[in-house]
Amino acid sequence: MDWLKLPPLNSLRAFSAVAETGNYTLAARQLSVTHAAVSQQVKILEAHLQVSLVVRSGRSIQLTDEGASLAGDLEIGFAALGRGVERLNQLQAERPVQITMSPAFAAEWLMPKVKDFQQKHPGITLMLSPTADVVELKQGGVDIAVRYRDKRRPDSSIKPLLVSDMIVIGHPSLIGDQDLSNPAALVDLPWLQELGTNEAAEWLTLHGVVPDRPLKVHQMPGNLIMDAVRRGDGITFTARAFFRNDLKSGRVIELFSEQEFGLYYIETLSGPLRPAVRSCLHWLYSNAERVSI
Amino acid sequence: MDWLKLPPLNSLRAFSAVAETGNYTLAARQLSVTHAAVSQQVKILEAHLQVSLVVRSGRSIQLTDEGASLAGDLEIGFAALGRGVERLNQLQAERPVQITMSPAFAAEWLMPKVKDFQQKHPGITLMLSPTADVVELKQGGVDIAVRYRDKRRPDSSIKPLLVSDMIVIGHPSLIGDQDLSNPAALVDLPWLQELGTNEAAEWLTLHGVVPDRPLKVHQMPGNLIMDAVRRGDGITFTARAFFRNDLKSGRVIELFSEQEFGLYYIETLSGPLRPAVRSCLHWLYSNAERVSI
DNA sequence: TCGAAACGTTAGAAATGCTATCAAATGGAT
DNA sequence: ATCCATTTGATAGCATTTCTAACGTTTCGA
Repeated sequence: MDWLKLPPLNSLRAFSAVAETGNYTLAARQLSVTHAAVSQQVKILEAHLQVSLVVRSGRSIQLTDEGASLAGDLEIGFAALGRGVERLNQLQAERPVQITMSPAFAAEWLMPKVKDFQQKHPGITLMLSPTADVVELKQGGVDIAVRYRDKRRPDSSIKPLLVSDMIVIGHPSLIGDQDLSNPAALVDLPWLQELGTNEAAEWLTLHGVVPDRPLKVHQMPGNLIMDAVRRGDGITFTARAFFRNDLKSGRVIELFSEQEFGLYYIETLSGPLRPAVRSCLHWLYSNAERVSI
Repeated sequence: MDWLKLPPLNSLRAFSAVAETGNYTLAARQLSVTHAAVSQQVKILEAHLQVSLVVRSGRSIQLTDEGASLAGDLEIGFAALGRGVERLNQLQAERPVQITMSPAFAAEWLMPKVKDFQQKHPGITLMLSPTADVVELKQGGVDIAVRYRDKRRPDSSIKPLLVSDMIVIGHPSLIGDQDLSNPAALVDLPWLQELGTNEAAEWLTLHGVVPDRPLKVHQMPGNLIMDAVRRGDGITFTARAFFRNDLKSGRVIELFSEQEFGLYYIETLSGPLRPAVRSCLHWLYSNAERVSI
């Protein structure tokens, strides 16, 4: 277009700084370089334009007419560039912090705490996306992911957010007075599990049970499972941390438990994080806990 | 100031070109680089801003909202920069071609020819500065200098503009029927010479004459000497080329001559010259000549 | 006459940018 | 369906640009 033959942009910026400060040394400081660098850039610009832009006058400098003319437009131009970038930073700062996690974790652990966060950080809005899918972190997308892994895949480099016993629980009415001392006995109870997962079969396998008849498994969205369990629709495998109150009040009964088997931890993009995201992380870790027995 | 933390300018330009063309390949062509270069610059910008600006959609691309927002300001900004540079180029193109030379050369050789130049290049205005001083060429100042040197300091690398016999001339009335076959006889005639020069003494020295009495020398501005000689106010040392017509008509008389002793040549700044200056140089050399006997 | 404060200049090192090349994805065309 | 052309993505190594450090020069005031 018309700016095909623009001089080197850095030389324009250097000259613009010189024009603004009227002083190579200050301009250099503003650009975080040495005065020599500025001097060279201005020379490069003058060579390109075939025009003197700056003349020494004693111990200081002075712009030529041409220099002053150019400086005016440069100031406008760079201001526009800065405005554009600034606007983006603004949008960036105001964008909600997006967190992905499992529905159970969201409903039972995070949601109850969110109010506290919002009191402490009224300027930051959180956006939770509870889903069983593993949502990839993305620049401009999800900022924080709460992941689950169990004891069988240890990773000492992980900083835990929530370590919890994992338990199988059910409503008292569903259990009655059956003898459930043996894992195999759970084969006949109705399991509730997240759509697309296979927790029931995995738990049984983990305990050496090979079902000889089909399991009674009800798949449902994660957000419904917790309430369904409380209503007595079935049993499920979950973290003790999510049912502390229900267990204490006897609303649900613990059938089996694996000590500190589950680990929820945080993943973020590598690289610098937005301030809002850092605040959120800090708050999350300050709520870290270990729930056992 | 506020643009202390502007991202790398080249990456901004690259992205701006991408936004404008909607196409890496075209943007690359516009910037005279490869598509890979553009791709890298856009990545650098995205990394700096921590924002996705461009998303691939099949075989083409699409700006994100943030990208579109930024692109708007960038277009404004770069347009302003371009405007500033363009204005300078404009001034540059319209600035007169400045030529410095001796008053004699100006009055007797160049001025009579200037009309021809202006007919051939109506868009270019010439500014002659006839002076005996050696004016330094300067960026944004004098574009062309016509210099004089004589046979005693040859330089084969010089492209001659005017080679001329150098002669001593005077008005017939001043000479009368004196015997002037000997250079020493000129000691008693009144010399006219440019302010600040010493042509009379130099000429006499060149011919082995050591004056035993003070010379009668009238210093005056160069532009007046020619006419003074024609009026018979004195003799002077000059180029035959400047007095061809006067000699032919007998209005002045040639007293002594050095064959092809004087050389007028052109100096310009090194480096690329403005188109107007190039035109002028071309025209000057097309008028080059050799004046002898 | 001295020293401080500017800018100027330069070589060489550091950073950045670019190209060449290959790969992958897409959407027509045969 | 397969091929081909088009476009973007990735990367190693080279080329260019930019910067710094060090020293020089000019000016000005004490």
